Formats: sequence, C-alpha cells, structure tokens
Amino acid sequence: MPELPEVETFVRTLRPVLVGKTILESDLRWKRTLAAPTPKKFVQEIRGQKIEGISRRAKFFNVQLSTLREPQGKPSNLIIHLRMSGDLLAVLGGYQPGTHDRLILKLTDDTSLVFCDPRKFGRVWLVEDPDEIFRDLGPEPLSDAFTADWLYASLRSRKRLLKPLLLDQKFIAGLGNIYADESLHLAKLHPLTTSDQVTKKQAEHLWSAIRETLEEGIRRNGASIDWVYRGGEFQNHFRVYGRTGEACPTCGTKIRRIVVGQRGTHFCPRCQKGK
DNA sequence: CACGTCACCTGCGTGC
DNA sequence: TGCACGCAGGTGACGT
Repeated sequence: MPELPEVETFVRTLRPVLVGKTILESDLRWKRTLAAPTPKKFVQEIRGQKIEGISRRAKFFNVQLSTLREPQGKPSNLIIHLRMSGDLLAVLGGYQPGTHDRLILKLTDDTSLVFCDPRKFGRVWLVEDPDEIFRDLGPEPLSDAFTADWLYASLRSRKRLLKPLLLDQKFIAGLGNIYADESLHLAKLHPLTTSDQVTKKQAEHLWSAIRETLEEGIRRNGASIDWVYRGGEFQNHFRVYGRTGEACPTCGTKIRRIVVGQRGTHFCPRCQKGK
C-alpha cells in the first residue's frame, strides 16, 4: 500500500496517540510477519517498553522504545514496513482481532496498535540499532541530502532505466510505483530513458518533480486505493497512474500502460518522449 | 553491474 | 452463479 507520503501521513496521525504509552502485551498472529528476533524473544522483550517516539525513514516506521522494566534495559526500535497491503492503526477500547491482523500490541490507556496485512508481505523487526535495517537506503528525497546536483551526478554515473531506478530504494528511498510514474510525467521524462543520457536540465526537472509530487501526496494525506487504506485523497489527482486510456491532463493524449521491470508503468506518449 | 524471473500472499474486478 | 485470469501501492533471492 504505502509509499513515502502514506507512511508519513500515518506517522503524523499515530504520533500523538502512541507516544508516552507503554506496551503491555503483544499478540503475534502470523509468525512470518516478524523478521527479527525470534517470536519468543520478541514477545518477551517488547513487554513493558515505553513508546518514546515514532518517525519515518523511507517507507519504514521506526517506533523508538525504552525499557522501564529492567534498570539497564537497552533502548530498542520497533521497525515496521507495510509492503503492499499493510495497515497500521491505533484503536481505542476493547479490540476484537480481525482475520488479517498479523500483530496486535496492547497498550496502556485501553489502546491497541494493530498491524493488519491481508497479503502478509509486511515485516516487523525489533532491533537495538535501526541502521541495521536502514544502512543501504539511498537519500530521503525531501531532505537536504537530496539535491539536483547529486541527482544529476548519480543518474550519469550509472546506466539504468529511469523507472526501475526510481523504484530502487538504494538509489532514492521512498518512491513507489505511483509516485515514480507521477514524477516522471511531471518531469516530462519517458520511463524507459537511460539514466546516463539525462541532461543536467532534465535532472533538475526530475528533482523538482519528485519533490513536488511527494509534497503534494503528503499535503493530500496520501493516496487511498482499492479496499486497503482510507483517508487520503491524492488518488483523485493522479495524472497518469491508473489512468490508462484516459486523457493526459497536459495535452489530452491517451495515457499508455507498459510493463517495466514487472511493474505497470503509466505515461503520456506525447509529453514523455525520449524513447 | 544491470537485467530478467520467480517467490512471497490475498482479494478484487472482469469476462466468459 | 461459478470460475479462470489478470491485476495490485514492495522487496529480496536467484541466474545470466
């Protein structure tokens, strides 16, 4: 489900609800959802931990915890990735587990944190050092580290198709299929353009297109599609994603769909030339 | 290093 | 109505 703007929206919604609460009990309902440590260790270690903060890195949640139980308990981090169909919600009052709930954390103040994930692709880690998970990620596209110069140099230094490159989390962290297609359309770049043939000017356009698209996604509280997720309204402002055969908002040409790197890819054949 | 293919999973919409 | 099929917001492990 989520890309950077959706995760960011979740973080902003969950933060005021979760911070300060303590985890009383955990209910791991699908073992493979837990990537590390072992279920036994996880259930033992997470009990009694207090939620100090919640932040985002790329499409990951990082829930920072501190142990109140033992005097020298080490601070740890609950890392969550929703992958395709995951959902994370805080529920007040008695909670009855649903069919697709994979992990439920019972918190103080009669609150539950529910990780629901129909397709079971989502993963949860409990680690001391979040960098263990984040180490190989590329720059945050909304941070100062992501500059037009950096993007230009990085595009030129490899020879990759733009679409799969934008989806590569080691290159830039946080874009997914929707925001990659939308960014390429805004930048007027064909998804099959080879990265080493992008001009400086095009790189600058792509840089601002990525930022604008992500910022608009966040401003609209993310995109809600299909039966998963709710709340956002960016889906009502897609220019190309999921609009195969409809008119390009810029020039009216019919949007085309091709498959690139096994992913559906939407673009305007008139606005996005170059292949 | 870059690319293709498969695997992991369930559920929904479409067309016969 | 039933059923097969294609599609889905992601990523990692392979092989070439």
